[in-house]
Amino acid sequence: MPTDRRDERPTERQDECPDEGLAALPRAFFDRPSTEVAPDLLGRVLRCTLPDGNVDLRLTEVEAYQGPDDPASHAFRGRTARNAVMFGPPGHAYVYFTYGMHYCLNLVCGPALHPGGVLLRAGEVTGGVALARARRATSRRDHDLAQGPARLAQALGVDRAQDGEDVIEGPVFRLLPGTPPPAALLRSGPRTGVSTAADTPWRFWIEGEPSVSPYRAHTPRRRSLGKTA
DNA sequence: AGGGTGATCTGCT
DNA sequence: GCAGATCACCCTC
Repeated sequence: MPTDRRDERPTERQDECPDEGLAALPRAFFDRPSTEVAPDLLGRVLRCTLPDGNVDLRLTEVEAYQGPDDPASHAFRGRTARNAVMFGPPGHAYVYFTYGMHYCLNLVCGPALHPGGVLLRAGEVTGGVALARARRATSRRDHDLAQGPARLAQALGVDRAQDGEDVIEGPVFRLLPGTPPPAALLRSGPRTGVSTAADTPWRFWIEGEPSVSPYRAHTPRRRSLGKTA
């Protein structure tokens, strides 16, 4: 007999996803290096439409991957069956499966000969909250719904079936302009362990957002920390 | 702090 | 064709 406090406000119409006045982004938005696209994605809203409904997600944390330059990028070692979408036109979703149980959602960007992508790491569910809660029953608070890349994909209902879907004007995804965050709240940080572009900031987030883990924002890499004590 | 999970890639034969 | 290493994480303890 759990106490469902979150169901105590039935009159709140927060699950509506009004379509009026929401222009799509120009396709050229993604025809830039991922390090330029990534910060511009913060604060924008990604709508995901699947048979069981819509979920709107306001992006709060993203990470750029530069294909040829970044050893951590799936595109680093060339085209394979799994990462083929990264070598296609920008503005499409690249979804991969990892750790035997998690999906992660990336947006392909960059010129075709310089494939890159932006990993969507966290966001705030601004529409379709009930559906997102149902998909992520283990979330105890709403800011947990899309806190972390695999949770984000789960909240949106994304798996490999959405790999390659158009993000600009496709039937599944739609990237809406949203409200850009105040410049004073924008943060970025370099990733350690990537020597080829040490000056390039890879991770971007909005300071103070509950869906962004503040601990992770200040800790570059777990792997890079040696065993102490 | 550690366990779990399965697709993918690499290197070898 | 196959074995072993890898993996950008979530969850439970």
